[in-house]
Amino acid sequence: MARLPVYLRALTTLSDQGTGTCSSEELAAAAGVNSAKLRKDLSYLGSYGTRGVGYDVDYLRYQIAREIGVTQDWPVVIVGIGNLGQALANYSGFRSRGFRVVALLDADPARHEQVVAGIDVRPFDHLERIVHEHAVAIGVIATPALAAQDVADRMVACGITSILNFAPIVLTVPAQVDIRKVDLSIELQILAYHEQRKTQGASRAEVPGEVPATATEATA
Amino acid sequence: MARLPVYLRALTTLSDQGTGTCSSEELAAAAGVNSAKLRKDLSYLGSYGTRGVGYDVDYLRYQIAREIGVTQDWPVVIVGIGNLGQALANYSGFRSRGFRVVALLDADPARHEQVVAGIDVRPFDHLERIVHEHAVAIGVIATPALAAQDVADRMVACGITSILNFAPIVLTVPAQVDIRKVDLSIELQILAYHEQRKTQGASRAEVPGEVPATATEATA
DNA sequence: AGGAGTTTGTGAACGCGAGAACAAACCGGC
DNA sequence: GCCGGTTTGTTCTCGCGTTCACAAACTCCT
Ligand SMILES: NC(=O)c1ccc[n+]([C@@H]2O[C@H](COP(=O)([O-])OP(=O)(O)OC[C@H]3O[C@@H](n4cnc5c(N)ncnc54)[C@H](O)[C@@H]3O)[C@@H](O)[C@H]2O)c1
Ligand SMILES: NC(=O)c1ccc[n+]([C@@H]2O[C@H](COP(=O)([O-])OP(=O)(O)OC[C@H]3O[C@@H](n4cnc5c(N)ncnc54)[C@H](O)[C@@H]3O)[C@@H](O)[C@H]2O)c1
Repeated sequence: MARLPVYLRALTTLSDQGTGTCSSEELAAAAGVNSAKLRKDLSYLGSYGTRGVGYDVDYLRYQIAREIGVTQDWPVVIVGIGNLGQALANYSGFRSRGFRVVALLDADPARHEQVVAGIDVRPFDHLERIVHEHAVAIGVIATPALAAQDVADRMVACGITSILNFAPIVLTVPAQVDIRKVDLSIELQILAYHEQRKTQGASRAEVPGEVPATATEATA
Repeated sequence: MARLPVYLRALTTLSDQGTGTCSSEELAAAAGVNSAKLRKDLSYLGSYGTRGVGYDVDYLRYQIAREIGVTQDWPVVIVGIGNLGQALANYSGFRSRGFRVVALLDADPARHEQVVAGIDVRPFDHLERIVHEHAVAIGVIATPALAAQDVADRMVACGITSILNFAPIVLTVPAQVDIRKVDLSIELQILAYHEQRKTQGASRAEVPGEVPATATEATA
């Protein structure tokens, strides 16, 4: 289930705050979901709560981490060390969540001089060797859209079975390979869509330029 | 609908390839969705196709762009010009899709010396002035998680009604404000989850694409 | 002009996830 | 030991999105 990582994050925050146990209400609020949904999600993993009390934060956290698979270490390769690839390589949040960047690959020879986040940028042709050496199962694509399908094909050919794609293109891969895509332009466009609807409604209902001051308080 | 930007991207690709018209089958394949779903989505906008022929690529592209709202120009501010913020500022794909970065803001005075992507990094305190000056409706948060809620509150207070959040935290905002979040760690964790299941199932020989009928009801 | 072939638009069935509601279980006090 | 208060785990229902299937509509060829 795609919400487990959110619960895991919320539990980590609670644990850092020193909370020992929490109810489904509290955890649901921290994760931004309905408490019934949260309980149903957790019940899929087993009965890790105590009725009348709630959940033991650290215990539940470990159970979810184990279910997701982040108790073990996942080696990752990043291909395309441009603006985005460098930002990803420098991101500390991956390491702390069980992902270890074992290699940065780029097709541009000019990049091979660079060291990003303490890791040498290496030629893309080293992909096969590195994947085999470190038993890499997860690959990240941060190349331009035109190169992404080729990169994905190469990844699949040498045994990678999960791909995170940042290029704005629909990748075609065999059914046994998992693909997740992150497209920032699409996110912005969805916001623009709703924004347009808001302002259209405002032209009829409200005076332009005026922001309603009601209910600007966060709903807990 | 969240799939419209995907269709728009596919149509742009087709148009660049010189395709004048396309059927729902073709477009659906390019967008990676079912053709019936695509037709239903498009019929929601109006009858822009011709039976027996298909859709005029450029005409449909304009109609979808208008529906989404990317025919107009959307000013955007980015707050938190670290690794990720700089990558975003340098990304040319935003401009080409109707989004214009009007300001880069950061709380760290050391950043204010910098020029990123030809834009001065300015103090976060300038937020109100800039938002008012450029009529900014969309804000991007690329600060650490701890600062994100404060930044969001400030954004909301000065009239921003759509926020794209990269910080790994659940933001609380008034109901009229749209939030979209991008959490790369969560994406990787979802991949790890499926990866773990794959390798577990591999111990028993299985046909790819078939799912054991036991407790594996997590088809994303 | 008419028919054959093609493709859109949409009505209807299906499946699935979300949310409300409730019984079972647990804790603490008396 | 029992009882009130609390919280989980689960069942049931509802609504939505997806998909199939088909009639209407258009083009092209004869
Ligand atoms: N920068 C962003 O914030 C951002 C935002 C949204 C989407 N994206 C997408 O992410 C991708 C990368 O963006 P970017 O800004 O980092 O681009 P970039 O041009 O800065 O970097 C791309 C890198 O990929 C390398 N590359 C090109 N072809 C390759 C190949 N065949 N094999 C290996 N490496 C190859 C290039 O040498 C370059 O270093 C693009 O598809 C872009 O659309 C980026
Ligand atoms: N770098 C990545 O690839 C990546 C990946 C996933 C998630 N993220 C998330 O994106 C966010 C930014 O990541 P990053 O790697 O760019 O971090 P970073 O530390 O490089 O940059 C953060 C920037 O925010 C600024 N900042 C801090 N507090 C601020 C405030 N109150 N107002 C305005 N600016 C403030 C800092 O001065 C800094 O420049 C983090 O929340 C991180 O978890 C980053």
